[in-house]
Amino acid sequence: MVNKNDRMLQLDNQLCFALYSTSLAMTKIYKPLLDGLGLTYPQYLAMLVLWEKDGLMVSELGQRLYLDSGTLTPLLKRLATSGYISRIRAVEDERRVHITLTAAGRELKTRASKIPGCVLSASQCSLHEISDLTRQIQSLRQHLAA
Amino acid sequence: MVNKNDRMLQLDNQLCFALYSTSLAMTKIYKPLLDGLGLTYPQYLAMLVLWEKDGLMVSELGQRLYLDSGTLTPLLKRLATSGYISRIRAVEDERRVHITLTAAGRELKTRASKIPGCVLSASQCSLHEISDLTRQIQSLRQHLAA
DNA sequence: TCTATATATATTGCGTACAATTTAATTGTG
DNA sequence: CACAATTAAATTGTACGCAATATATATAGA
Repeated sequence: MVNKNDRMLQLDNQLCFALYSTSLAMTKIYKPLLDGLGLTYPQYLAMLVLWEKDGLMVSELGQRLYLDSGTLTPLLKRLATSGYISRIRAVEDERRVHITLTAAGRELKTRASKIPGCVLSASQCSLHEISDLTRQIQSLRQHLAA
Repeated sequence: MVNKNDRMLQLDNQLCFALYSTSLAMTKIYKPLLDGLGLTYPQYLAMLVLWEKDGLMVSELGQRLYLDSGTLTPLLKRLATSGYISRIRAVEDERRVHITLTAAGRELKTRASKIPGCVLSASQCSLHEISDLTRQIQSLRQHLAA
């Protein structure tokens, strides 16, 4: 017999593993789509933030993405090497680094515009199902972060 | 005005980012719980598999966890160094490595049994909500992997 | 049997994540 | 103004993920 503790420790009953494995599966869907743009998946997320609002500080990007400077600093250096952003130390407060899109970075948005449709089709879900699930998971994130 | 393409590229409309950020938030919930057991989060997932069925090959563990030998080999070496598993090359086929729990590895299950309850409470969700969400995300994973 | 192919795991290299620490700049307080 | 405290970003070290390759073993076909 399988008792309650055993059942709760089963891999396929774990929400955490569902999230973990599905997030990795999602990254694999994006990989071929992003390869053509010269972006990794976390770099793509950073570009999404900048396409919404350009000129953010590193820490503001971090708040949006839930990532710290230890992750972002090297990632942003690679985006700068790729020619998509500029990292400019603020003159009014030299501790801060502002991240600004280059012309190439702004143009990349057009080439990225077909990606959400590709991913939607890979998910085999309706737009309504996707947005519903997204909201449920965002709500869970808020609870976990509290 | 924000057009349809812009809306689909917004970070907070992205299911992928909800999954990604919530999975990382989940890992942060587990961290203090797992520190006491001397496990990382991916190592914990491997132990969950072995607590269900001991003596699997590396590739069988990989199928369960959706991870390859490039990830699992070093992870399992660390679990062996920690004394929770043994890595034994099969005599009938020396390409295979069987992963077996040590006594310490089996005993760890008891100490881990309180973890699911802690995580459930951190999620501030009902058991029903959790299992419902888990099934939705697993279904998405199946679609993405297809 | 000899050899080509297939299989299982390991290795290498790159890019995250993140804790802990460091560096540099700014702010608050006496 | 001096200086402790705070803040922003960078650095360091460890552990994943994963693509690509290497190594070793097993199997199959001529």
